[in-house]
Amino acid sequence: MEKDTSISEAFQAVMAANGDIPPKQQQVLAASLELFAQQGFDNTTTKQIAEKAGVAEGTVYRRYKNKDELLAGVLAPFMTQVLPNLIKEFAQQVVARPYLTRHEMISAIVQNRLDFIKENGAILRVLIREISVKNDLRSQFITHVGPLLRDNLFPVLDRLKANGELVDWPDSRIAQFMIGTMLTELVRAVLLPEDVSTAAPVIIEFIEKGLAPK
Amino acid sequence: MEKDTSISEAFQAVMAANGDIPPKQQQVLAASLELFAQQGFDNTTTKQIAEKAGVAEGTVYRRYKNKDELLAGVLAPFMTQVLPNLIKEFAQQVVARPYLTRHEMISAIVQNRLDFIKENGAILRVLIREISVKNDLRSQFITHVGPLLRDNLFPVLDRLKANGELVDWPDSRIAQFMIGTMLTELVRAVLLPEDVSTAAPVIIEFIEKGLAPK
DNA sequence: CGTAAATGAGTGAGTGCACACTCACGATAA
DNA sequence: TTATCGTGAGTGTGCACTCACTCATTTACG
Repeated sequence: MEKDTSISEAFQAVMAANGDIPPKQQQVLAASLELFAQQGFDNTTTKQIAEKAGVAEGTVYRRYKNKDELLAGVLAPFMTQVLPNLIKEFAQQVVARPYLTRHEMISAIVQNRLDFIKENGAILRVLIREISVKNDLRSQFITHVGPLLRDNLFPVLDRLKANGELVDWPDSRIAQFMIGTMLTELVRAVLLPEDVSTAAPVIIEFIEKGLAPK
Repeated sequence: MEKDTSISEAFQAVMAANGDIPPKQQQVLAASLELFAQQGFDNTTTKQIAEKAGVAEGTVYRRYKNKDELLAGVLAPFMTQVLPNLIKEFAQQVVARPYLTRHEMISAIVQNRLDFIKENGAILRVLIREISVKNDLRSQFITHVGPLLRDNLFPVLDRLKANGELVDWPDSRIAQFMIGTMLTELVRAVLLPEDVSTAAPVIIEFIEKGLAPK
């Protein structure tokens, strides 16, 4: 099992950091995530959350003042712990190797991150859905993830470009295509839930060829 | 201007077909679309819709029994008119030319469809957001779009594969990558609203190289 | 040690309100 | 007249949120 790239582990980490969070509060968070992912934030009532968590409704409001803070409580550990770790971990794997080929880099990224997307699909769906509508969440996301990519992914891309391993496109475009293509797996999972064929090799090949220099 | 690939035109078409819909009802539909796109379906009140449409709240309920039917009223013309026309139009352009290259096909698709995505971004956002949560909408979408792709896009892909112009991947995968990559432009527009650089050439090149045979 | 006081998690019936939806009525046109 | 469109005050309810309370655990102190 990897370091800290899954939600459940990240929840643990956050709880440990904050002095332990009572078990019922963990149940509330877990139930919220599950229901938000299934039904959407707006279609989920605090009563449902309480029921699923096996808790009284008042308990939901002990730690989180209102429903929006509860959403933040679910998403925050993901944004501040899971994503940063994910990206930094990748950077460590890769930065040490000065003569990386395009294939090596892209395999390294895609392979692990697909597992990540599959494992964290629920929270990703919630995040994406709410980002499209809540401005504060969106700007928070941008200020968190933007620098993360700039500092960890982009230098690697620049090096590969310098070595003639990668097309000479702006880093943001390359990131768009890499991340976007991986996220299409999320969409596929929503539209074709029965299909479980392993997609990694195909995705790696598509991205790799697509990003090859002319 | 193209045939019938934009929402506003499609609304007109639907109205013409149904015998003309009173102008206030059109305003209701337009206001609904705009608000749903900005705020999400659940965060939009019928009162807001009425205000924006310059109409009494009762008027909203004259044609549509409830809020869900109103959503359907917004999305239906898109699913049953706009998307089919879009895809069939493409097929007509392309099917007549037996020796199409990969580059020609992908340019033909991407070029127009990017405009389409930009023009219909609002309704696409609404559709995608609600599909992820409403099962009936999802299955309706699948049964509409699935056959459409099978009948119009897939034969072209098969022909190109036979001519050695395209990788030998399942058609659904190829469609996933093509459509998915184009949709990343929607995401980019949400996250970086200020950026308006023209992306078409880069996207064409990425898809074209990514789908080249080995 | 024993007991009292303080702390804070957990409870669930209760509250107020925002919202989706209704309906009796007016206006216009055929 | 009849039919259709539009109106907006009014209604019922489902929901987020509150609060006075219980109970268990920890701290204070003689």
